[in-house]
Amino acid sequence: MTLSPSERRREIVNLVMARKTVALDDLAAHLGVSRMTVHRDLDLLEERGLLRKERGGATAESSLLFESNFHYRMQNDLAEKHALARAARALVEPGSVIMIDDSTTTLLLAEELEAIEFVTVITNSLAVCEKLRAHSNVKLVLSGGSYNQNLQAFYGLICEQSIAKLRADWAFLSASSIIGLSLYHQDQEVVRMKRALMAAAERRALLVTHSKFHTRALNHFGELSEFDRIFIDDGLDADSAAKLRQAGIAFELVHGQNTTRTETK
Amino acid sequence: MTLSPSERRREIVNLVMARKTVALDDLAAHLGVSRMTVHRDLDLLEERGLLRKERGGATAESSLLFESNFHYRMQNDLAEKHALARAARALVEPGSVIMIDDSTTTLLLAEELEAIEFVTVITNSLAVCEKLRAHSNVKLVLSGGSYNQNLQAFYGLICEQSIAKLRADWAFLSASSIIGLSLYHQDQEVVRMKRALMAAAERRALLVTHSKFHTRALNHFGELSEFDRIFIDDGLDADSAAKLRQAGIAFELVHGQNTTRTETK
DNA sequence: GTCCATATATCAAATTCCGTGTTATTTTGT
DNA sequence: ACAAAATAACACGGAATTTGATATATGGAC
Repeated sequence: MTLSPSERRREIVNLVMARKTVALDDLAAHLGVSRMTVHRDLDLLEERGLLRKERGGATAESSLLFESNFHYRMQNDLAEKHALARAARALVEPGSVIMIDDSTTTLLLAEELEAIEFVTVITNSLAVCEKLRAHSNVKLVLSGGSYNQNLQAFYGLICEQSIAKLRADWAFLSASSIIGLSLYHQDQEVVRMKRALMAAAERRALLVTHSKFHTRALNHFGELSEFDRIFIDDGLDADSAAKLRQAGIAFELVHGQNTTRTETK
Repeated sequence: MTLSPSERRREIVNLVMARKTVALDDLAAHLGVSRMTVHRDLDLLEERGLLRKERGGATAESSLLFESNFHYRMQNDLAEKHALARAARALVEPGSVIMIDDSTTTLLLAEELEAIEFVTVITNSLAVCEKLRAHSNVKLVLSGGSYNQNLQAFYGLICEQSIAKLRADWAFLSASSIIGLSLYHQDQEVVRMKRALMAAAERRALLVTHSKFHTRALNHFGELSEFDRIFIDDGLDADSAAKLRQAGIAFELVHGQNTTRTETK
């Protein structure tokens, strides 16, 4: 089986992530392509901030070990994220004002908005901005701030102050990690931005894949109880689900298994 | 002679602009392509906000009649704008903080920044943002605000307040129109943004093509005397030049004639 | 400094993607 | 209901990208 260029690069990233460092010749042999091609792939991945290229091979960039890179995260659990986005779309009423955070999950919600008559979207995510810029049914408001290439979004004082000056009907957020009833994220400036979004919205919706229940991240940014609606894909293990129910947290299990193409007709 | 796709679309725009409305069949006949191709061109131009597609043809969007559309302006005097950008680049010192406005002229300055060691760029232009996002030598700060699809940039309260909170060494601006010693722009919210940029920068540089001396726009946004450096391409007529000199305005004539490819080796 | 391994540059072949026109089907306005 | 127009689907040809072979340059170990 021969991989497509993007699949091949993904495979390289996986190997680099698992082994932390990997030889160029090993990659060429494992992927069945020439050294030259591997060189070019590594150059590209270095551009994206996923790894550091060095003589004879490559090592993982620290950002990759935290799995915080946008391009990398975008690939994970895609089908589940799509399903969550489709489910959350029902909350968006024509004419309403919504906030969308910098996560790859809520980015997919942006794609769903084409179907809505008219919406105002406030975001700090450049990726969301690019998805919506051509849609004439969407009034787009960007927070601004300092650009973070790794997360494809804007942060800092400018970002937080802009958000603080706005009001929305709903804020749609995701989290990196859920431990107990608390939400975590690895990055402080992201935490500040998320707090600003949560404070500026009338109601809050959380979209998380079940994988978020099995990772850890450094900084606390909120509690499940702060959210009005919570969407989780149905890959959630029974144990975690039971604990949530026991704590009185209402959530919706969304069907979105790893069927690569499950377009609902 | 057969036109390239972009030339063909430009021709459509010119026709729509001149006639205000034009039939699809006329376009197909005049351009020597199939109806299907014209359909696809019109879809694309409608996406860009240049015209409105309607049964049997297309009509000009008002933004086009005011020549305020980004994609349209981007095509005009390209060689001259490139030359202005190259000249202005010399002002940017490594490590400095600069502001770039939403004009198509200063957008080309952004392209030139790759050569600079390290710069912080503050802008309200999404186009500038996209040019620079991948450059690791540029720290990018976006003002945020409400997105204007027609101008590919952000405006409004958020934008102005963000800019007011920042300081820069240089602001690089352009103008739609120069009448006497005054600068004009057709759009009020753009004027506000430009004033904010000018106020937030230590020094100001103006980049204008000679064609700006022969058009008119509604709103006053500044005086030539407010700028520390002024760059004009050498297509400027002797009469206008004399008047500037007489008024004691120092400016630099930049060579950049319509030689389609004058790459300086 | 030399030497060998690795990296970059260049080019031609292979492949993929994009633009186009044809035909078939659906939609729209009268 | 009808005709004109718009859209959808498909296939062809050419442009652009990707790839690996080769040649050249660079870097580190000694």
